[in-house]
Amino acid sequence: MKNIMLDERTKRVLCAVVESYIEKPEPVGSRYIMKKYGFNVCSATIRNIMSDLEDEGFLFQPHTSAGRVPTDRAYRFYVDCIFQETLKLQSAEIKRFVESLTKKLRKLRNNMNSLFLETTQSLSQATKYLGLALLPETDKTTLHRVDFIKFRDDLVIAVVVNDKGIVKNKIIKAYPEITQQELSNLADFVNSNYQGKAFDEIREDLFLRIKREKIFWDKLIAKILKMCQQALYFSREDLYISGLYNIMHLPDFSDIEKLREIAKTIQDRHLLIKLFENISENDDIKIIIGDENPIEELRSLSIIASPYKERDKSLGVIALVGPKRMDYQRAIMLVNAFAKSLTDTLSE
Amino acid sequence: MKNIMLDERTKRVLCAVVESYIEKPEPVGSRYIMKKYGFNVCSATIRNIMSDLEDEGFLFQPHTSAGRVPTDRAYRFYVDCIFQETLKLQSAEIKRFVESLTKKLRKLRNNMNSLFLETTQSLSQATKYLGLALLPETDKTTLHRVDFIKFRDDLVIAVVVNDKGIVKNKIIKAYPEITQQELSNLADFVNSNYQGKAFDEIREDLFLRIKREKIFWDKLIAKILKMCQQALYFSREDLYISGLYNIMHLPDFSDIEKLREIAKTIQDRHLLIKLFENISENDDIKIIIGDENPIEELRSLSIIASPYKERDKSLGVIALVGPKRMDYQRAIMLVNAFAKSLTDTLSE
DNA sequence: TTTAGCACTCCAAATATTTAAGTGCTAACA
DNA sequence: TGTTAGCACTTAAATATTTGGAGTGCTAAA
Repeated sequence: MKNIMLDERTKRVLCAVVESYIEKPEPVGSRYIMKKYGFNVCSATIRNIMSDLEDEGFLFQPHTSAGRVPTDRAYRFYVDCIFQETLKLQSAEIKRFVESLTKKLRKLRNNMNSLFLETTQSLSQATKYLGLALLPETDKTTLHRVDFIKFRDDLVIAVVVNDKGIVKNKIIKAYPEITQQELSNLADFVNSNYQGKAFDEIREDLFLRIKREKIFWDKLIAKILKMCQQALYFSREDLYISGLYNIMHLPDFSDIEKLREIAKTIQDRHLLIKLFENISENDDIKIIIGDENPIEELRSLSIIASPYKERDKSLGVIALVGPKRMDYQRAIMLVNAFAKSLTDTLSE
Repeated sequence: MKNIMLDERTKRVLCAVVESYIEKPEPVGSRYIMKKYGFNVCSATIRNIMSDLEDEGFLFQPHTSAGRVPTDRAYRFYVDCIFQETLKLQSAEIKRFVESLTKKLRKLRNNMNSLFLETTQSLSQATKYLGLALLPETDKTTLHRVDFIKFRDDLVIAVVVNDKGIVKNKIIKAYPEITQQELSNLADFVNSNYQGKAFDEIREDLFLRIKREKIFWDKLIAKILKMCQQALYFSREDLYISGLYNIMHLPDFSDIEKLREIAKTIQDRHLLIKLFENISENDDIKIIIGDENPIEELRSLSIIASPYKERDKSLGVIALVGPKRMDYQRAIMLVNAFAKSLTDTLSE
C-alpha cells in the first residue's frame, strides 16, 4: 500500500504531529499543533484534518477525548518526507562529532576491533541510542596469510589473517599422524598460491584440486586439502553492540518486561546479524520502522542502518537502534556521516 | 566489627527473617516468623528479639508500624551461618544441572571460547542471575606457538596460541625493512626455544638476551627481540557475561535508573576484571555482599565467585551476580558445582 | 523472662472528587 | 464548500479521602 496523495496542508499537519510526538511522547492535540506550528486556520480545521488522517491509518487515538499519536505508517511517511533533504544537511554539532570520530579512527586504522568498537561507542554516545556494527564478512576480504598449528594430537588450529588485518581462528579435526612440519608446508603452499585472493575463490580452487587429487593421485593429499578448505570458511559472527544501557532510560522502555525481551533478542545476535547481512548487500541507508522489522521482538523499535565500504565495495553495516519516536533527522545525519567516516578510513 | 555473640534463639530468628525476606521481598513481621518457622514462644517475644537485632544493626524498619528488613550485615551473618554446610549439600535439581553442563563441556573441551560461553550461559540459565567467567590469564598459561605476520609495511601481527588453545593476537609496530622471511625465522626461533614455557619466563629470558645483544653484538637483533617481547605480553581482558536480561525482571531492579547504572558498570568490564583478578588469587569461594563490594555501583548486588583450576593451579574465576536477596544456598551450591565441573574438564 | 492485651501508627488499596485537555458536533459564516 | 465559533461531552490523570489491616511498643500480670 503506497502513500495516498495528501494535499500539502495535510502533509504539514501529519509531519507536525510526528515531530511533536518525537519531541514529547504525549498524544498531540489540534490546538497545540495549530499554535506551535503556526497554522493560520483554527483548531477545528486541524481537527478535521486529523480525523481524516486517522481514517487513513496515519494517526491513532488512545481514547476518545485524547489527542492523537502517530502510527508506524505515519513515521514511515514522515521519514520518506524528510529523508532526501536530511542527507544534505549537516549541523555544526554533528560536524563536531564526526571530526572527533574521524580523528580517532585514523589512529585505530590498523586495528579493526578497536576501530569498530570506537565507532559503535561514539555512535551510541552521540545519539544515546544503541550503536551496532557488523564487521566485514571474511568472504568479502582476501587472504593475507594463514597458519596451521597442531594442537593436541588430532586438532589443528587454523589462524587466518585477512587483508583488513582481522585475525580469525578455527579449530578443526585432523588425522593424528599429521606433523607440524607438514602443516607448515601446507600453510606455505596456501600462502604462496593464494595470498591476496578472495576466500570463496580459494575454496573453489581447492575444491577443483581435491577432485583432481582424489581421482588421479593421492587420497591423503585430497584429505588435507579438504581440511584446508574447511579451515578457510568462516560464518559471519562479529557484531559489535554498544550502549545498551543508553536506551534503558528512554520513556519508550519504561516497561521492563519489554526491555528485557529486547535485551535478550539483541544479545542473541543471530537475528540481527542475519538482518544486517541483507542490508549490507544494499547500497543505501536503510530505515526500518516498527512493524517493518522482520524480527518480531524488535517491532517496537526503529533501525537506521548504513553500509560502509572500501572504495566502492560494501563491506558491512553500521546501525543505530532506537525507539520508533527517535529523532530521525539527527539519527539519519549521524549514521550517514559515521558511515562516510568509516568508509573514508577504510579506503585510505 | 566481628559478629557479636548471639544466643541460639536470636540466631534462629535472624536467619528466619533473612530467609523469609529472600523468599518474598516484604518487611517481615514477628507473628509471621513465629508461626512459619515454628517458634514456641509468642509473637511479643520474637518482637523483643527483633528489636534487639535492630539495635545491633542486623535489621531495619522502613517505618514504625512495619515489619523488618535485613541489612547487609544480616545477609553476611546468614551467609556465614549456612556457608559451610551448604558446600556439602547437593540437591537433585542441581545435580541435573551440573550433569548436563559437564556433558556439554566435555564436547567443547577443545574450544575455550565456547567452553566459557556455555558455562556462563548455563549458570545464568540455572539461577536467572548474571553469569560471569574470567578466562585464564595468558601469563598463567604457557606458550604453544607463535607466528609473526608482516602486515602493511611497518606493522606486524603477532598470533599467539597458548597451551589452552586460546588464540590471541596483537598488532605491533616494527621497522619497515623487516621481511616476512625474517619474521618467520624469528617465530621458528621462539617456537623451538620457548614452547611450553610460561610467558613471563619467556619475557624475562628475552630481556636477558636483549641486554647481551645490546652490549656485545647486534643492536638490530636486540630491537627485534624487544618487539618479540612486546608481542608476548597480554593484559587480561576476556570476561564473559551472560544473561543480563535475566536480572532485569527481578523486583530488586524495578528502578530503571539503577538498572541502567548497573548495566553500564558491567558492560565496562574493567572494574569487574580487576575485582575478579584478586579473587582468582584466592583459593576459595568468595562471597561479596552489598556494601562489601569495592565497586560502588554494584553495592546493591551480591556476588558469588569461585576460582576454577587446572589440577591445583587456579586459572580464573566464574561468578554469579544477583540481588542481595538472592537464594544464597542454591547459588553457592551452583557456583561451587559449576566451578568443579569446569575444573574437572580443564584437568582431564 | 515471657505473655496477653490493647492503643497506636502507618501504609496501601480502594474509592471519590476534581481538573484539564481534547474531541465531536452543530449551526453560522464567508 | 470549506472554515469557524461555541459548547456539551469524554476521559485520564492528579488529588484527596476513607478504610482496613498488619505490625509495633508498651504495660501489667503470670
